[in-house]
This record gives sequence, structure tokens and C-alpha cells, in this order.
Amino acid sequence: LPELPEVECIVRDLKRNVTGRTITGLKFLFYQMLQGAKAEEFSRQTRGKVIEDVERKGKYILFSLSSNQIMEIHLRMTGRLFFCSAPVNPDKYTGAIFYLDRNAELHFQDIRKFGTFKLYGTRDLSNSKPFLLGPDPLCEAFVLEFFLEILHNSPKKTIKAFLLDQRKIAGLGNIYTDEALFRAGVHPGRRVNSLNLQEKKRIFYTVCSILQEGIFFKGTSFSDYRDLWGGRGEFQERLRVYRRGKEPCPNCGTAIERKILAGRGTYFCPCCQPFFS
DNA sequence: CTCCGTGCCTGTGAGC
DNA sequence: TGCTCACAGGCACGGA
Repeated sequence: LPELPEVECIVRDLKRNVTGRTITGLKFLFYQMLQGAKAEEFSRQTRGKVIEDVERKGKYILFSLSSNQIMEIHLRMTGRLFFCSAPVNPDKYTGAIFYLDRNAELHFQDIRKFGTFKLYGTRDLSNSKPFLLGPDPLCEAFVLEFFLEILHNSPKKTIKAFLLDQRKIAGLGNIYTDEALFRAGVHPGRRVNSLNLQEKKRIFYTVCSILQEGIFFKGTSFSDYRDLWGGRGEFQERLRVYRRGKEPCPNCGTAIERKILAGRGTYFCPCCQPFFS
């Protein structure tokens, strides 16, 4: 499940390996990622274009192509990008192959086919989804004062729903949200307006630090995530509550609980993260 | 505004 | 062993 740290790792590797390369061809093996767009048209518009830059907005990957085009890829649940410097046979989950110059290939693979591709002009960028996201928690502008302000604007939301809302903050998913709240000692079902300043400060700090730690350990390969070369991250070994229902809390030994909150399987320690309103 | 359910997909693993 | 079925959670959408 690629969240901000996983997408950041992929984008860093893409920057080093595909920027400056020309897309010499694009072949589709399934079409769900196009969401109704015409494959032929998509291929025609990317063929011959130079990848000038790759960047991340939240969990979106944006390729800047020559002739002022942006290609947006979202990996959703099980999407992967796999780079190879020489041609390889696609596996059964490969949905698209970008042929690059010097014989390199970039394969898009997706078991569940939820991933999406979009293509638009740089002029339309301000109307695109990635531009409508909340602030990136790793950017310099994301300071405590700002976090307190946006929290203040959503008093009735639960803190878990708030952190997962990409219009408030961009990049957190289910794994890093649960881990950040555990480290902050805050129950995921708490309403934002029930949090005191200390708790808000701890959440701010743990959100920032958990994401940086996730990047440092090359992401969470709990199940599906792989890096640009198919390698695994290491952060799954450092998860303290996610998918550890019934196991003892690493702080106090109490059994970790699992409940559905904000529509997701949610893990927390009932002792270290007490609920009250 | 906010919450909730549904749809999109397929692999995994528990239980019978 | 082999079958069924709930579950995994990203985002969009419609309705309460």
C-alpha cells in the first residue's frame, strides 16, 4: 500500500533513472488505469516525449513531459513501477510498458487494477486532483502553527479521519496514520476539538517523524509495495500496532485492539491510547 | 460539512 | 486437500 514514504522513494529513484529519457513507445496490456481514455490516444501523446522531471504530490506521481504535458500516475493499492535497463518479459500483472531510449523499460504492474493514469497540459495542472490536495507534511511550510490552524477548521472530525483526508494533509494512508497516533498516544476515534495542545503537538511531531522514518527505511513492504527494482522496504519490521491485533503493545503489554474507524481496519493500544470525549 | 455505504479488483488465509 | 468467503484500503460517488 504505497503511501507518502513509498511514493517518495519511487519518485527519488525515478528522478535518477528516467529523467532525460525519451518515451519511444507505450504499450497497454489492460486498460482500467485509463478510466475510459483511449489507449491509442494516450500512447500517441506520450510517444517521442522527453521525461523532463518526476515529482510527487501527496501519493500522486507526476511526470513532466516535453511539450508541456503532465502524466499523472496514482498507484492506489497494489500499483508498482518497475524499471529495467534492458527489455524483460512482462508478468501477468503488467498493465503498461513504457519503452525508453537506450533499451530501458518502465513497467506498470497492478494486481488489483485500481491504479490510474491521466494526461493533461501544464495549463490544466491547477484544476487537477494533485493540485487540490492539502499541504505536504514534508514541505517547509508545514509548521506546527499551520497544523494547529487546519485542525481548528475541522473540530468535529475524528483525528483518524482528519489525518486520512487528503484535502487536509496529503500523503498519509492507513498504516502511517495508525502508527503516528500510537506513537502520539492518541486514540484514533478522538474528536479534533477534544484534543489538548500537548496532544496536537505530539501528533504533529509523530506525523512528520513517522514519514521521515518510513522514507529512511525505504518504505513498508507489508504485502505489495516494492521499489523501482522490485526490492523490499524495511519499515514493516518497525510497525508497532498496524496489523498486530491481539499482540502485546510494545510499551505496556496490553493486547492491541482492532476496530473499524473511518471505514478502515484501525489498530491501537487501548491502554496507551485511551478514548475519551 | 461530515459520515457512511458501494464500486472498482484479486490474492490471501481462516474455517469447514 | 479443496472449497467458500471475509478481508485488505486507495479514491470517487451518491445519499443521509
